[in-house]
Amino acid sequence: MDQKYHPGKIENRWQSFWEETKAYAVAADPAKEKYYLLEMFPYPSGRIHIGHVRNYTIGDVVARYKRMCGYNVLHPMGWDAFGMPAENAAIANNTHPARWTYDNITAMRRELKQLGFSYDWDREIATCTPDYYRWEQWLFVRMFKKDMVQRKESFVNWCDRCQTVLANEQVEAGDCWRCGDAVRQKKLWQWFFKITDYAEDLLEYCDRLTGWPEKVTTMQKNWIGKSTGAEIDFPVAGTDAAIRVFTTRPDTIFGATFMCLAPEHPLVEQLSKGTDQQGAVAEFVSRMSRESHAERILDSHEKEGVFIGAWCVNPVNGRRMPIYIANFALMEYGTGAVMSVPAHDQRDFEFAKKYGLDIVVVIKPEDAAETGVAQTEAYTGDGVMINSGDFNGMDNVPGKAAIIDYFEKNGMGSRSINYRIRDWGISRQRYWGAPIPIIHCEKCGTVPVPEEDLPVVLPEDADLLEGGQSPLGTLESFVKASCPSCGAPGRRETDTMDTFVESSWYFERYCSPKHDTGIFDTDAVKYWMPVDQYIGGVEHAVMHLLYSRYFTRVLHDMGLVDFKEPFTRLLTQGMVCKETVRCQTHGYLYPEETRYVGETPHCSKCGEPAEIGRVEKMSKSKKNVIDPNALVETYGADTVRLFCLFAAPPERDLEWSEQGVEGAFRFLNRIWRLCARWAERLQDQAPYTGHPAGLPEHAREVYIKAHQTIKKVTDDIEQRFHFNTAISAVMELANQLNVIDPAADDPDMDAVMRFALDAAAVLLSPIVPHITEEIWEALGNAPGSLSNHDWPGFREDCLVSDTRLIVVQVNGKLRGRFEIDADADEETIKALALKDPNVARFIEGKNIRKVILAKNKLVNIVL
RNA sequence: GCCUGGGUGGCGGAAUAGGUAGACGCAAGGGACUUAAAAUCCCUUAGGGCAUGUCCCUGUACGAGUUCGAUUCUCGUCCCAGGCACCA
Repeated sequence: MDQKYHPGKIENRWQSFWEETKAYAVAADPAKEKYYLLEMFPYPSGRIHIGHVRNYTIGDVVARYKRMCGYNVLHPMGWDAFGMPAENAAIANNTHPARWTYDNITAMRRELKQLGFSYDWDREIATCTPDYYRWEQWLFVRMFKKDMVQRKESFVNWCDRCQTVLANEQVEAGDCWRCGDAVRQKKLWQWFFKITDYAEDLLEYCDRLTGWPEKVTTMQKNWIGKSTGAEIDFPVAGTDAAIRVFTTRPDTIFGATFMCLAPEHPLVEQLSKGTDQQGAVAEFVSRMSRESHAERILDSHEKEGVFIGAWCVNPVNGRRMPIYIANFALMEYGTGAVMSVPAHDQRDFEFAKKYGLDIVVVIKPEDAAETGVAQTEAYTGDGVMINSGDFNGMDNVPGKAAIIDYFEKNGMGSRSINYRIRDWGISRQRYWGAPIPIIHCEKCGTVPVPEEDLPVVLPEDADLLEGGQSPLGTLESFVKASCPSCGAPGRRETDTMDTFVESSWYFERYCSPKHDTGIFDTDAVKYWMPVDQYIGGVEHAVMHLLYSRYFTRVLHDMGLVDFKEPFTRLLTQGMVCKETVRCQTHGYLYPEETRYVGETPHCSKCGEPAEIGRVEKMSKSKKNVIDPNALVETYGADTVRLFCLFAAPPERDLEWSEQGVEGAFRFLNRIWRLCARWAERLQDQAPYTGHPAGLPEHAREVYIKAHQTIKKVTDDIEQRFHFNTAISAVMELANQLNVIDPAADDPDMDAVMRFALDAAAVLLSPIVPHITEEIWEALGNAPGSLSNHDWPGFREDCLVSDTRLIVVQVNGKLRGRFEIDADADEETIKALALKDPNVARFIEGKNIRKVILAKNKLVNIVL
């Protein structure tokens, strides 16, 4: 064994070994229990960044650990390879999205291999290949036939810069989530997946996802946004028309004094026509259409509206209610109409104040003397109904049901449930995506491409048009198609699918990635799915995870899978953060643009001292990034992996520290030298595996420590994924082993050392797989056998030494401690505690009221 | 505003069933080895006190409470991060 640790050399050696022996290739094996470990696959942006490294290291430790525990572990990797950055890069670098994407995949695959991740590379997929998206198109056609897909003309968020539609959740504070440009409204024909049909089921199962962080299921519940209430018709005065509203507060209907419609509401034009408000209404509607939806729902946005010149009638009391259009009423939620109860809804209250509308109190707080509410805000709590006709005196909660019963009896309205979630718009006016397999025919309408004609191949010889526009629409060879149903000339759909579609079923494809007679091999999916542990960033808490749950339900309802939830357990890891450095004149600085003079960073461009800013998520814009490749180059993959796990538990944010990385490197060096000192001596030494009683004291302690370490590491990985404390435990063991001298020539210690060093190598192997394989071999074990070695067990009877440390408190304050035989009885312990000289000082002459004994740990003397 | 997390030394963090607060690592200081440096090894390191101890006091954001005993449980307050929000 080399005296010095050379990470580059040994990492190359083992990576080649694993690759040549296909060490991590797996096949379904009904005789073995499976474990499917999945990390969110990356977008091939060009380079692996440190967030990927953290994510995939966490996953790799679990995969390797479960493998050693005897599971048949599926641990695949692939590429979420369609998407806009490829188009942007193609324009910027005068290349082709396909070329750019495949080059990036090649580069990033090499980077992942250099980190020593134990993937089954035979299962690698890239979603931009026809043999992948073919099955996505196939599924689309199936969904189309089952009426799970819908084409609607609708207002969509449109980004002029990206020339594309954005989902609501892709709009951040009125701006495009990718480019940051303002989003505007545009009416387009769009394809939608009817996810709303599954809203209730998706919601209901949130509480059954016990292996998910509560924060994620809560976010999903909020996203689905169920609310129960009633739909009620308000007749429009002087016409046969009625306005239907949805309300969660039917109990306040007697206080409804006006009506608010969304600007897009179909009745707006009709009702305002011919009134003197017609002009004002048209002006307001047109102004609203220029404002993006996201802008309109901004918190800071002032509530405003316009009277439309018409009235409706409150069906319970006949009150004439003026009808307004209001910017806060949304056509996409409920019915697009709001019955406004200013006394009991803050928004309505503000609106009423602004436009001088009536405020009628109908709910009196339980213990309030006055019947009114404060005139500065609405009262939204519970209370007793007043000014409410026959319902006066009733508590408002049962009052809700009573009022709905009354509506239902009189045909005025009914119980209703509303969801915030809307259907999933999947159309993208983009080139680099999976073509939607539809042919438009003048006679037959939208006709799905027959399954035998799939895939609709994305032509890779096309180039992007000016401004990044998709070339598909102008590519005659693509567009020209004959109608599958009548044979007449038709036009192919030129929209491509949202890339969230690809990532909604890739985990199923991994089970049989080369299957070419169906979307997947049913037996393989039956064996491997669902994913036992999914690991990824919390930024995907809503969209990706919800869409995946939805897709799994679709597959379930088609009889393709027999489960509804794809991910049994979910771990959302924290972000990787680093302090920012900013120069007065040059702005944010990259670490390599910074020189340190003592503690203070200096800008290498101007030499002036720079400012250390907050610790923030690593991002190119803040320039607080580090390059994983450079680190692997300097310290080796094992050090990078070790630091990523040691610096913080996985779910927390990780603060990057160059010195911390060096510390990790030093630890590996220490382990290496420790083993190098003993390797030769222990080559043929059998490990001690007996009871600690058979050892002399100094060896016994080490032996017990080794067993304790095995237990600690096992528990930390198994129960909590707290690798940081697992690593600490091995460090403690190593510190203890380090002071033992091989030259002492002690056969008992040799046997114990062999046990302890073997254990340390095995325990660390999921975390730092290269160095441990090397050490394992040097200690005399079969080369390359470590990653298939059994995870070590520990003996309960080897965990405790035969003496215990008892601490003594007086009135809860620590006053003394002593060692005692583990089998000492309570009376002996108490007696010894009272005799302790320091304790005696505190109890002298005092009355002992009580002595509390915590077993094998502590004595508390209460005075 | 609402929903999640979180607040512990100079720093990252530990304390898994209410029982020794600060494991492990980083940084810092001191020492050994060396012609010297790097590397390595050893020691110190929450704050304060003096009687320098197997010593005492204070201390886990703040204030109360439960308990023999609270970083841990309960209530209230403050602060930080992430998510959601004109949702009728």
